[in-house]
Amino acid sequence: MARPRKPLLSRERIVTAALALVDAEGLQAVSTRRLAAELGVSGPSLYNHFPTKDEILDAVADTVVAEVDLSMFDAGRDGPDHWRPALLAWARSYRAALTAHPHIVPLLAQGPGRRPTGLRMADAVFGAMVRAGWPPAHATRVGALMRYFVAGSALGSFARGFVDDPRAYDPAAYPHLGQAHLLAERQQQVDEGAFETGLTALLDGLELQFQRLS
Amino acid sequence: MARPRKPLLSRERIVTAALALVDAEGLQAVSTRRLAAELGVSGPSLYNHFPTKDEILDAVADTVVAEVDLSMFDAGRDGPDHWRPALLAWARSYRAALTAHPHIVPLLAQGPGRRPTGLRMADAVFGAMVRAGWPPAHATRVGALMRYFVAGSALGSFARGFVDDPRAYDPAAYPHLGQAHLLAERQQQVDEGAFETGLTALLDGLELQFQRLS
DNA sequence: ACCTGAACACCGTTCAAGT
DNA sequence: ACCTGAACACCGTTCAAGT
Repeated sequence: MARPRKPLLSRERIVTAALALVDAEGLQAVSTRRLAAELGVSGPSLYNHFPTKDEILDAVADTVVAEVDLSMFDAGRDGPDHWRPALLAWARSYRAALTAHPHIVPLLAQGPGRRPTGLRMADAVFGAMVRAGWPPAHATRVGALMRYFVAGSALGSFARGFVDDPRAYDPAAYPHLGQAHLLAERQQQVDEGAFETGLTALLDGLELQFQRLS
Repeated sequence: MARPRKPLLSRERIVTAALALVDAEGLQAVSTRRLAAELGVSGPSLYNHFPTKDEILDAVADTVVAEVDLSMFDAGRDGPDHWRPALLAWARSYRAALTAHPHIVPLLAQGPGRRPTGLRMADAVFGAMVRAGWPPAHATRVGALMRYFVAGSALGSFARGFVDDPRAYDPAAYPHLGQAHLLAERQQQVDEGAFETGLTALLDGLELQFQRLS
C-alpha cells in the first residue's frame, strides 16, 4: 500500500490520538513511531501532515485550551459588576480543562505563542476587562496574573508532590510535615481547596484595586 | 585512562555543568553524551554518580529551589503581623530564583516530590503560617496557592508568549490584540507588573480571610 | 498527494573490560 | 571505585520509491 485513495490520516486524527496517548501514558510515551503505530501507519507518515513532532504537541495543547469556556466574556453583559463573576467562571473552566489533561500542562510553558486558541483567550479576557472599566494596562496584567495562578495550580499540584510513602519523610528534617505522606491521599481536596481559597483571595484583592481606580 | 586516582566527576560537578547547559541552551540540549562531553568524559561515566538522567535533572531543579531565601520564616519574629511581609519576601525570592533559570521551570511540575529543598521550603512556610495564627488546614492551602502563583508566573510568562513578529497577528481575528507583538519587547515589564499586581491582590485577599478567622 | 521502508545521526542505558 | 568503548533498543527526521 503506497497511497490509499482515501487518506489514512488527518491532522485531527493525529491530534486526537496524540492527546489520548499523552493522557494515558504521559508526554514521554509520545514518539513519532509509537503514535504512528497507534494510528496504524508507519512513522514517517506523520510528516505529511505536520512538519515536526513539536508542532503536533503544539496542536494538542491548543486542543486542550480550546475546551476552556469563554462565553462569560461575551459583549452584552459587560458592566462594572460583571468582571468578577466572569473571571471566576473563566478560571474554573480553565483549571478544569488543564486538570483533565495534566500531562500537557508543562507544555503550555511557552505561553500562548502562535497557538490560535491561546490568543483568542487572551483577547477575550482583555476585551472584557477593558469594557468593564479596567484601564488597558491593568487589563493586560489581570489576564496575565489569572493565567499564572491557574496554570500554576494545574502544573505543580502541590499535594501530588508528596509521595505516598511515610519513609520518604524524616520527621527530624521536616518537623512540620510529619503527616505529609497523608497529603497524597487527600490530593484532590488539598488542590481544590488551595485553588478556591487562592481564587477568592485574588478576586477580593482585585476588587480592592478596582475600587481604588474609580 | 580507565580509573584516575582522583575521580574526574562528582555529583556536584555534574549538576553544575547540567544547570549551565540548561541555562545556556535549554532542556533539550541536555543529553547524557553532550553533558559528559562538556565535562570531558564519556557518556556512561555519569552513571557512576546518578542512576538515571532524570535524577540528574531532579538534582538540578533542587539546586535552583535551594537558592530561595527562607530566612523570613525563621522562628522568633512570628506574631500575627509578620506573615504578610514574610510571604511577600518569600514570593519575590522564589520568583527570582525561578526566572534566573527559566528553562527548568517546567521540570518543577512534579511538585516538591522527594526533592529535599522543596520539602524544606514547604515545611518552613507551613510552620511560619501556623505560628502566625493560621489554622493548620488553612496554612497548607496558603503555602500551596502561593506556590501556584509563583510557579505559574515563572512558567508561562505571559508576555514571552507573544512572538516579536507583527505578521503573526491577524487584527481581524484578535480585535483587542492589535499591538500584541509589541508585548515581546516589554516582556519583562509586563511580567513584573502582573506578578506584583497579583501578589498584592493575593495578600490583600488573604488578609481579609485572616481577619475573618480571628 | 500520501504512504512506505531504508537510512542517518542521535538518544538513554547496560555491561564487560581496564586500572 | 570509576572510567572506557562497544552494544542494544529506540529516537526525530529525510528521502527516494511506489501508486
